[in-house]
Amino acid sequence: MPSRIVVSRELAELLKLLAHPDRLRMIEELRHGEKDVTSIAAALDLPSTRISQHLAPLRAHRLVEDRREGRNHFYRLTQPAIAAWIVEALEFLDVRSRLDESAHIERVRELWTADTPASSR
Amino acid sequence: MPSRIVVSRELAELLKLLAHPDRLRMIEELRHGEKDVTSIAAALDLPSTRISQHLAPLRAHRLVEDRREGRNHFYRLTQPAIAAWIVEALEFLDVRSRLDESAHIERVRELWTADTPASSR
DNA sequence: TCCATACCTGCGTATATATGCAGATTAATG
DNA sequence: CATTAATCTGCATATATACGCAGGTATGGA
Repeated sequence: MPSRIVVSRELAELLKLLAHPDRLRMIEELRHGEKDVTSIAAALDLPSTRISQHLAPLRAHRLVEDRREGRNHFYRLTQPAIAAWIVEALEFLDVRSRLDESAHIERVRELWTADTPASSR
Repeated sequence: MPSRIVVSRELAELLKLLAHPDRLRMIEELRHGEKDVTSIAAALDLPSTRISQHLAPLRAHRLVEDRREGRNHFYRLTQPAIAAWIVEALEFLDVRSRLDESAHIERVRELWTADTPASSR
């Protein structure tokens, strides 16, 4: 019998897990399929140790699953819909100092969901 | 020119702000309109000091706005759509040990969105 | 003006998270 | 079997958050 308190705790845990810039970018990176640790690290221009450290809690909470192939570990989103759900949140970003709000949101959404260009890392 | 890194930082900040059980319940509480601090505290069965402490960062990041009427401060969601967006996340909650997943999600969603019954506080 | 109510803020302590670095594991390769 | 590559884990430190409690501010009423 799950009480609302229990649900709020689980929800908060999920959000806390997502509430880190690196991890958000990692999830976006995995949006279109599995990738190994080194690839993720290269895409985000971060040391692979750091990616590993971020993957640990994501794995523990089953947000990602991994598949080992030789010495490479390929990770994928357990629930890919989470990535789309995160994109929805872009419209809630701080509205201060936006001249044309809807245009701004559209620009941010495109930036976020585009294939990783080196200039946006 | 917002880079993806900047966006990920802002997103993470937003998520961190939401990533607390009390604050999630407060947002759900404000879903259907404004409420003053004492009412929120009563609904969640928490000391009003704590509600105030949670409201401070939410206010600072413009997730809520307040209106003062006499000595009461009525708070409301600046972007009510956030509450609905949070409800969407219920389906991402840990799937472990669910016998009938869709029924479970439905049950959780109803519990979460129902008018606060004393038994679920 | 004095008091009570409704909130807010500051402070100290406890706990959690982030992150660089060193070292351990595991698997392919020579 | 030694070496290297890919990844994971442990540790220490820095920083951030949470939360009870004390004290402060503002408003309305006696």
